[in-house]
Amino acid sequence: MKTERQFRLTSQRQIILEELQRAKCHPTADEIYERVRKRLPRVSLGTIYRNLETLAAQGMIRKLNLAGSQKRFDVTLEDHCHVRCLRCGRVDDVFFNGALPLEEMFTGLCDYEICGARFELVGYCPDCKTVEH
Amino acid sequence: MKTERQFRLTSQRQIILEELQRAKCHPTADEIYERVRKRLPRVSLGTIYRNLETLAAQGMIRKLNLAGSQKRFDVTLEDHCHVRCLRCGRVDDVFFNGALPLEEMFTGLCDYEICGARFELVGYCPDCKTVEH
DNA sequence: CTTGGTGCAAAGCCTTTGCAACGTG
DNA sequence: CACGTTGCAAAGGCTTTGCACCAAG
Repeated sequence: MKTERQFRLTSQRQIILEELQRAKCHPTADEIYERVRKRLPRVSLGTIYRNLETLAAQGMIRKLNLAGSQKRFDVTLEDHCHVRCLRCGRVDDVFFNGALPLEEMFTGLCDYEICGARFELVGYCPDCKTVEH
Repeated sequence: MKTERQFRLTSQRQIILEELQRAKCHPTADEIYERVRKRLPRVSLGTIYRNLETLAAQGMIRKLNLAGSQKRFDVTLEDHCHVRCLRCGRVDDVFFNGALPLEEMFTGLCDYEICGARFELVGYCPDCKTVEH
């Protein structure tokens, strides 16, 4: 009977968490890397990736499964969806008023056993919507 | 004034289109590559990628912007959404009964100028739902 | 001949991993 | 000392690109 693997809140982890909280939106791993590096100059990108996974496994953050080639992470654990800027790629939270669960609207429409849904809006963020698209 | 770039429906393109139609679901580039290669043994993966992009630019197929690390393409141009199997990764179409556009439900909930929405269900496909998850 | 397309291989981007060194209980 | 964590660099997975050759008009 093996005891559970011991989790340590190292300074790297703490700073990654703080920068994620401070960012408000959902930065990619390399954006987090740049932020963390200002405070911890010798940190490595591998550490960022490993810790984002570890923190997600601990349930302290949530890994987002969004479109796009880069992963993004979320410190907000409650149910909500996301909106992505078509111009700059920034991703923000969107909260809704109890319209969920959306997946119930789709029950019976296919032969899958549905367990969840991912809803992502796209548009132009406040900074980009004034620029010509 | 330059004339528009001329598009040729080469045999590679035609076969890619056919295999995409035949597949029903939404194969990844390398799955298409394997299918096409059975009919065109000297085709290259680069050609598959280039042609999927070209066909999408022509509006003959649609590039899907789904979660996951691999791109997928769609021959169905009408509005619908997708469902992904959590076990085998297969992606299928789901059609709904006029409940769209979903994005209207979210107007005013954030400062973005919303232009569209991406709705993706997840669950277990007919082949996988009988297997223990 | 001109222009677009192809196969091939190399490069690119993002992420993961192996490993020796490190740090803290 | 034990063992989780780190930095570094190399490897991996998927996609894109440069280039010389090919093909259709």
